Amino acid sequence: MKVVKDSVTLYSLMMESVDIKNVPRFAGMPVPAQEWLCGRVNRHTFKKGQLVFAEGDVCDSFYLVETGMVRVFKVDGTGREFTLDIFYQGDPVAEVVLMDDTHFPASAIAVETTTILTLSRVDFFELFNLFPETINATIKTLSLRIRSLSRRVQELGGGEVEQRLALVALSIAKKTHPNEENAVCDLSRQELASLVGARVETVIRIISKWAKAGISNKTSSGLSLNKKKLSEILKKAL
Amino acid sequence: MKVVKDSVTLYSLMMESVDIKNVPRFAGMPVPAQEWLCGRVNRHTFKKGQLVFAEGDVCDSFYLVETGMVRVFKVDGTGREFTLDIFYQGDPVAEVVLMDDTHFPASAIAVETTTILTLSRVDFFELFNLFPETINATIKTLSLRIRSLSRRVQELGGGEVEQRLALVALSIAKKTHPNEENAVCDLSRQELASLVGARVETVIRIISKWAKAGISNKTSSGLSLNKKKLSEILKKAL
DNA sequence: GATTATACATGACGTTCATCATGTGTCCCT
DNA sequence: AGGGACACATGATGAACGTCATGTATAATC
Repeated sequence: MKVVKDSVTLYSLMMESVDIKNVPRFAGMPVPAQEWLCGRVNRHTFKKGQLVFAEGDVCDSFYLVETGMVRVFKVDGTGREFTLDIFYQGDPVAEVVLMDDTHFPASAIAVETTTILTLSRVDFFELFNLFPETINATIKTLSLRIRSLSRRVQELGGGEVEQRLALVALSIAKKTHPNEENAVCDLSRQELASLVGARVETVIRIISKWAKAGISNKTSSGLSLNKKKLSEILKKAL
Repeated sequence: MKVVKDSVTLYSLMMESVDIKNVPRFAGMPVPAQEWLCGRVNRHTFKKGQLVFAEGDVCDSFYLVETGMVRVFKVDGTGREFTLDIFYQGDPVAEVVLMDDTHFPASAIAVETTTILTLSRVDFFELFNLFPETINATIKTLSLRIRSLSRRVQELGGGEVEQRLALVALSIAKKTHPNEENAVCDLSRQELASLVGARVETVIRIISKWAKAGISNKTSSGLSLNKKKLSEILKKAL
């Protein structure tokens, strides 16, 4: 699906079309639609800590995480960040904004080095006109988003910080390291804190407690959590 | 749009087709689609406190709140309820379950006397086949659901109970009494507590404090909140 | 190699909140 | 009229959490 443009100059090589057949959001589409997309999708690279978009910015593109991780957050009246959600490889970001609004309701930042694929707003809707079957891919991702947000509401509803943290850490681990025996979570404690709506110190204390209880231990790839021992804490959660 | 069947017997009058042209979810659809729907939609009435569906039940219908209010909740390991969301007049309930699952992931209960419209799973999808334009109505309600859930995540992320309660109460008031000068919220304190993830006593104390501060006062239709005075509290929230 | 920055860590103290107990008012029931 | 049942209310007490202060380890920068 990697199509190189006719006029092969140095410039056109750099602007080479993007290989999208490994992107789940596009992979199930008919081949002509994929070919059509190839020339219109752009790739952008963001370094760790770099802002992908800011609250209030005009949203005139479809965003999709090709590799890496993006954290979407809002800043409250006291200047503190609250993380609405984290988006991983293959996830569309803020797709719904494209559907029914023009400005981003929150900001997004790269948690690690991240490549983002974009498609202009007009191309996004032109795709539906040219290949009506592709609407199903949108319905599917909207449904997945609703699932994900519902889970997120449950994570935040669970009573104490320890339970919320356990739910969030497991959720992250399932996304980022699905094949590990233990749950592996490589977010910083500050990032975890802003996900569960607590302070860094509280998160640090809980994780230290877990380490002493043999529930967690540090590894090179991040925090490793014993799922069975964690389940004790989750007994009280939703 | 009220179509009475041919054989007008006492029975058929009771099973009279449902008037759907005042239901936003259906109102924008082409007339033939509306006529097709009329004969297939059923109405069910639930009294206050009655269960609409239970977590784990098979979901083989599309549910829509025609009048009244439905509270969707989960029960945690200690037997306490947490309210995921409240659905109002015109809202589809658990539409996404129909799209990608077979069992309800949570329970639903009528907050007040409520009428629900249902459409069987097969009819729900047959509608798309017969009238492909109607897919847009689904996309729209899925988008609205994502908006609503995002707002819900923010409500739960805000730091202290007082701020979360203020956000939730305003949100409810906007939905149930959109034209009032003050924000009017007619949920019980227990229902509010289960929405913000706090105990009844805490919610009662906060509302009592608001009453003393002149922020809220009791009316026949429920709690009436002065929006301007509440804004002071919301300064710190998202 | 010294300096700075940043993540992690731990203690002391005050606030917020959950818990339990107890009391009041209202509605409903027979 | 008396007796639940239930929503609302308020106090006392302890646990959970936020806040602030201070310290350590590791990596980045010059």
